[in-house]
Parts: sequence; structure tokens; C-alpha cells
Amino acid sequence: MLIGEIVDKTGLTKDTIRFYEKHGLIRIGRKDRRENNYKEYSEEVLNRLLTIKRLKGFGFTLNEISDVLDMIEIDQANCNNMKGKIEDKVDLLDVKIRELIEVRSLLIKGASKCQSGCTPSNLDANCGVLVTDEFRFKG
Amino acid sequence: MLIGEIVDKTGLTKDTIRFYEKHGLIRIGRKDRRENNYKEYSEEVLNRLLTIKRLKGFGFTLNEISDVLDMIEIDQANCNNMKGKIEDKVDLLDVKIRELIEVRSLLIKGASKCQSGCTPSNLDANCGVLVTDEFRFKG
DNA sequence: ATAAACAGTGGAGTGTAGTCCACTGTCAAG
DNA sequence: CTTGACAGTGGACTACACTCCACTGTTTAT
Repeated sequence: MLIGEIVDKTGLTKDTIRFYEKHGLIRIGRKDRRENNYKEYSEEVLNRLLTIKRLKGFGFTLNEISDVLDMIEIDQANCNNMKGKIEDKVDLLDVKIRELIEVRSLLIKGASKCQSGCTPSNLDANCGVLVTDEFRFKG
Repeated sequence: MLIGEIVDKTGLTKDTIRFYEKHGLIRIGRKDRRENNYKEYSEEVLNRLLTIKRLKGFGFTLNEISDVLDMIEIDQANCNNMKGKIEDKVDLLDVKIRELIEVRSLLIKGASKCQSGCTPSNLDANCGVLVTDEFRFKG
């Protein structure tokens, strides 16, 4: 396949695909070329790209994805290993979600104190978000 | 106050404070200097920095914070305006939180399919996260 | 007198993930 | 034969928010 077909099949842009190649997430050997120097993308590379896209959707960074791809390559991407990685990611998500919910409730609390018509001079009393420590998140 | 005192009172680093100055979030006039050329930080600048820190904790970007600080400066940071900004931020948080929860449940679903002992050759059947579209997030 | 701690400056580098540009080469259609 | 679509390359640029470095000047303590 040429890159255009890969673009169609993955939904990634050609620049992104080349960016991934530049950073080693996919490799096209110097012999995987047509006579005209066009790169020949294999089914395997296509699958790697689809995997990259999928894991990105789960919030994995490219570095983490790179690890997973390496694991696949050395045949270590078995379910135990993958399960561990996934569970770690879930734990991180849990923390993140909890934090966001906390921030959200602090913001709501602050906004609910905002009375119509308050002015900068009495923000303290009426709209504490800007000025009091009551709404401080993570000291 | 000198910058060291500001560092102590805000918990920000001196580099961060100077970064904020470079980007116009705080301003120290050319006359706000001691004879030795050291900058004299006013109470007002300290408060701006505390406000910056507080809003950053709420997930506001420096650009958004800059807007708020401008509003304060022209006396427009009244409760109606602030309430709007806060509610916008809450809406964004809601979207973000929903997305993370969706990703989380997809990951859990994928991990629960991972059976102990599965190998790369049968990941498809047993640990779909890497290889099937069932767990795809945002097309 | 000298060293440490603190203040200042400008500019470069970091990480993340692309995105864009200029320029060149190749292929297919009219 | 030329035009357009497609392919390739290297390098610059973006956004965000710092963080670090080298170098210089000042103050304080011993």
C-alpha cells in the first residue's frame, strides 16, 4: 500500500504518519520501497497504526504506546501484561476523574456564591473564587 | 517585597514568576525598582500571582487567566461575568469527565476479557483492546 | 577578603503531538 | 506535453507552561 491508502484506512494524516515513522513507532525498511522510491506500507504497519490510534483514544501517550508495540514485537503482549497496563491506566484515570470532579464542585460552590450585581470591590464577600482560599485546589 | 518573599508566599518558583512577567500576567514598572535594581513586588502583584495560582488549579489556561486579570483591572470582574466564565469551565469539565468515564469503562471492558495465559497469537479473542474495533473511542 | 545567598538578564531547551512549508520527483489523464 | 494528484525530503513552526543555563551584579555573613 502507498501512504494515501494508509491515510484512508487509518484516518491519520500523512504528516502524522511520517511523524510516527520519524519517532520510530513504525518502521519502513530501506528495501520496502518501490522502484520509484515510494514507500510500500505493509499490512503489519497498517495494523500498528490502527493500534496506535486505538491506544491514543484510551489516553496512552506515544511513549507508552511505543512500549506496547515493543512488547508486541517481542511477543510479550500477552494478556497478563496488557491487563496490567490497562489497569494502571484505569487507576490514573480514576485519579484524574476524581480530581476533575473535585475542581468541578469547588467551581460550582464558588459560582453559587456569585450574586447578581456584585462588583470587584465586594467580590470577596460574594464571589470568592478569585480571592479567597476557600476555593483553593491543591495548595 | 523582593522576589524571594514572593516565592515563599506563593509557592511559585522565581523562574515561573519571571515567566509570568515576560508574558504580561504581572507587570513591574521600570520605577518599581530599588536603587540596586532589584524589583519591588507590590501587594497587588502578590495578589495577582495568588489569583493566577488559584485559577490554574481550576484548570484555566494562562490565556484565560490573563482575560480574567484584565477584567479585574478594568473593574469588570463582577459576579455576572465571573459566574459565566466559571459555568463555561464547568461545562468543559463535564464533557471531559464524561469522556474519561467512557474511556475508563471501555478499558475495564477490555481488561475483563483478558484471560490469564493468552498469548499474542490469540489476543484477538481474549484481549481485544489492542486489536478490535469494539473498544474504539471516538472513531 | 571572600564566599554564599540572592537578585538580575537574555536566550536556549524540554516535552507532547503534531502541522505546515518549500522544494523535488513520479504517474496518469486529456 | 502539460497539468494535477500523489509521493518524497528536511526543516521550521505551533501551543502550552515552564525550566534551565550562563553570566553578571549585590548583599550578607564569617
